[in-house]
Amino acid sequence: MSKVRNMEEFAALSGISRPTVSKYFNNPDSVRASTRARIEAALDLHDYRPNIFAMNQNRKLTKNLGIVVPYLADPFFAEIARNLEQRCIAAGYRPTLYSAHGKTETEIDILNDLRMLKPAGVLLAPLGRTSNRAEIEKFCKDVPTVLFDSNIEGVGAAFVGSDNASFINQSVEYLCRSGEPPFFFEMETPANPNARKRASAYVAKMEQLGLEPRIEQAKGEGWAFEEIGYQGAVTLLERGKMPTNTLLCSNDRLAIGVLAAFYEHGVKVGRDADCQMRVAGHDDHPFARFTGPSLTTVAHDYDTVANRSVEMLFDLIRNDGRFHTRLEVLFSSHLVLRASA
Amino acid sequence: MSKVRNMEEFAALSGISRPTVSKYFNNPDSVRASTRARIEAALDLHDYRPNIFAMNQNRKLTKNLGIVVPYLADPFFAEIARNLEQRCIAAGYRPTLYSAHGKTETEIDILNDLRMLKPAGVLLAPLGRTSNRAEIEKFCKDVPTVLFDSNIEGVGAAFVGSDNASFINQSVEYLCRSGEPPFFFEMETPANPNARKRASAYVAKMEQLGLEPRIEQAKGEGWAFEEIGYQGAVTLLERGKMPTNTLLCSNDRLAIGVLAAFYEHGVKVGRDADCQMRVAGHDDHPFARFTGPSLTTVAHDYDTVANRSVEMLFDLIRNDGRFHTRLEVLFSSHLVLRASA
DNA sequence: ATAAATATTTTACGCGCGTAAAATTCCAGC
DNA sequence: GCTGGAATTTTACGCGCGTAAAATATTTAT
Repeated sequence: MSKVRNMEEFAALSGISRPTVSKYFNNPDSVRASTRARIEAALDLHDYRPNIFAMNQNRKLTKNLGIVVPYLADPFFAEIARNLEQRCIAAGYRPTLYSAHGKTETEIDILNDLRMLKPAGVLLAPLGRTSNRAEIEKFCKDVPTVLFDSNIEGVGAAFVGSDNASFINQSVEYLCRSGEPPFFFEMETPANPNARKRASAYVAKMEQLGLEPRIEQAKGEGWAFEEIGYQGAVTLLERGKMPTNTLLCSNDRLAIGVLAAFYEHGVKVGRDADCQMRVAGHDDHPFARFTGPSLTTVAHDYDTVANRSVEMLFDLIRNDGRFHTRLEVLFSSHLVLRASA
Repeated sequence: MSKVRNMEEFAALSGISRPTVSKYFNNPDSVRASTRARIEAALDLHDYRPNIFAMNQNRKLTKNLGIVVPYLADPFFAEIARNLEQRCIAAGYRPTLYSAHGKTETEIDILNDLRMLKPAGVLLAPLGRTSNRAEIEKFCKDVPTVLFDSNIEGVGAAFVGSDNASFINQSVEYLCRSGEPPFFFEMETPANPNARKRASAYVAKMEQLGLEPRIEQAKGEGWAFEEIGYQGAVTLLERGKMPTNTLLCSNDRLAIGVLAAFYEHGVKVGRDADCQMRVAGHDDHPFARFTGPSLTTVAHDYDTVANRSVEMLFDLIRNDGRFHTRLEVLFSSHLVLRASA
């Protein structure tokens, strides 16, 4: 396994002209079978890998991909990012993972950085409300981009996400038929647009059932959802009376905070006779199984969303980075029954 | 803000020769003040950014850095990675974040990928026991690398981590003086070397206190620590008798699983009179505040470890990638008293 | 079998920038 | 004002590879 300096040298060793070797590395099937065989024979004899910088310099479209999430310290995004990353690698691309860390500025910085990498495409889960819409729009004009998780209307070539109405229908329906109707617990000013859609889906569903919707909002901004849920629940407890004995959280991380507050204040949660409250969430957060009590929630189909997102991006790339009309794909969810409700 | 194709064109527009402009971008202080002023004047007139691929092609040492963690879906690593990333960017580097996703193969793939990027340095938190030591050693010979979190003896130019003995001393001491001495709860075959060090530190500390050390091991491999902790605790409960009423977990993620199992089985955890068990952990996991009950643990000094790690790497880079002797820096920890013990 | 059509390889050039060596400018100090 | 040497700038070349166009080999149709 001798080291080879460059493609020139490797081409000489394999008895093929350099440009043909270049073609091979760009797409092994684009050279004659006999040529390919000779190259591959030389390849496991003379450990050589093309210089990635020289490769990307002249290529109009690289094999680079960007995966951008709003907050990587949230295991939900970490998990989906892992999924996406692996699928991209399997398809022969070089994904780079970025987190905006919840900051508008950082999100823009990432997109500017990404631009320099001439990526073939980008999978972007935007911050949402706090995103700089103009900047993202501009970026999407230059780089083929599929949005996921958070939709920004009209931005990007496509959106792949979960159907918030489906989430809410599942949770509200279950909670209503198994006990008191739920009141909805959310952040006052959520960054993520799904939160808003869930709230209105909740109202719609309750009205459809002929029930009065009730919403309680927790104060606080940012991405420390557990803390916000905790504080919000403490406020509710201090106020004394709950709208109903069933609390439906906009998402699981809020619910985790709520459960912590209830535990601390001796409020028994669950569906047993001696329980004072029921609590449910949405998303099926990786830790939702391990709360006390374990959290009843509604689950994304991680795999399907991840799979469809990358497939959508590959379609987009094959289609020269443009779709005739912006596509939206929404996936439905399934109830995960645990102890908390 | 007109677009400029390349450095040649930009140099012409600013009235400076291209190589001088190149020097400027490499280090703004390396050109005469008057020259610098002219370049910067042109810079905010003619939106230009050097092509990153062309830049890195000929440079012997790039401004790229690698940050590699074993498992990004673990919020502990997500949090520390964020810290490291921001510090690197602040210092003018371009860090790229990688996760081995708990897999030996992936870790090697990452290092091979990293090699192509000609990074100035790498911050590596290895998988630990399941790492391919030979491969990592080879990588560290070629690329200036600082290990963090998990030490691999003799590998890399330096190691920055936490002092496991300090962790154990704090927890054991506190638990002993506030109630029954703890038994130690750990995974049977932990990947992370800190686990082993904590176990032996536990034994040493107990013996020093004249107490009999007792260790219980949970079966299971991989990175699903909560699940392993949960199952381990269920096994303990089924067996019936606990060594003592105080369970000290090797890390918080195991403890989260244990707390879930105890909750489910109606075992009351905490230090109140009516509690049957006390549970404590190590690491101060981001979610440890929100367990039921909230988890007493021992905290890393995230900031200090992150800061020292990058400083160590920058020292290493300034020192041409070599230290005379391999350095090890360990930071001590502080007890975080919560409700569980 | 042979000419036309097609697939494949080669020739030739350039991408955008780093960097050594040469040329120039600069700033004392006299 | 002049000279020497350091600081700075310019000249000149090459990095490793992509890719259009030209040359060649291969296949197809007659």
